[in-house]
Amino acid sequence: MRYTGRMAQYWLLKSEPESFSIDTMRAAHTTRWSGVRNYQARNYMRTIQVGDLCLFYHSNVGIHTGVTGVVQVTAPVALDETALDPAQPYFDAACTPQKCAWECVEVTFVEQFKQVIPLTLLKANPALEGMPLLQKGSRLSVQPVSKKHFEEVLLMRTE
DNA sequence: GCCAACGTTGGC
DNA sequence: GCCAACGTTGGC
Repeated sequence: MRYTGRMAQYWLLKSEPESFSIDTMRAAHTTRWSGVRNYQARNYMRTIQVGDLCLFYHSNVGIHTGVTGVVQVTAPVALDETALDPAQPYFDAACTPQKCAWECVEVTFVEQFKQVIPLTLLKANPALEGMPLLQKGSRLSVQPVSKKHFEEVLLMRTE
C-alpha cells in the first residue's frame, strides 16, 4: 500500500501484544486507543489529527519486539471512557465525565506487515538515526515519528 | 528474571 | 519545592 493525499503527521503506537496485538487490531478493524496513562503520551495524543498514520509497535516480546503494521487515525481525540469505569484496569478515580485527564483517538487498521520489523534491524539502520523509539530510556507509548523515518520503516517491510 | 530509566507519590 | 522511596516500562 502506498500513502498519498493530505499532509499527515506520523506517530508510533506501542502495545504489548499480550494485551492488544496487531492481529487483534486487524480483527477489530477500528478501535479507540484507550488506556494511555502518561501525561507526555497524552499530550502527544492531543496533537494527533484525523488522517495521521501510526506505526504499530509490539513491545516487550523479546525477538518479536518491533513494528508490525500501520493504523490510521479516524476520529479525533476525546474522553477516554475506560477511565470512568471501575471495572476497567485503567480506571482512574479522579476522573469524571466532565473532567478527566485521559483522552484517546480512534484508529483503523491499514496494514499488517508479513513479518515484524524487529527492533534490532531498526537500530541497525543508519537512516533511522535520531528516531525517538531508538533513544535510550524511551518508554512513551505514543510518540512522534518524522515523515522521513516513517517512510524509511515502510521501505524495510517485506509487504 | 534482571535492572536501568523514567514517572509518581508523599513526607518534610 | 526537594528528594527518597516506590512503581512501571521494556530491552536484554
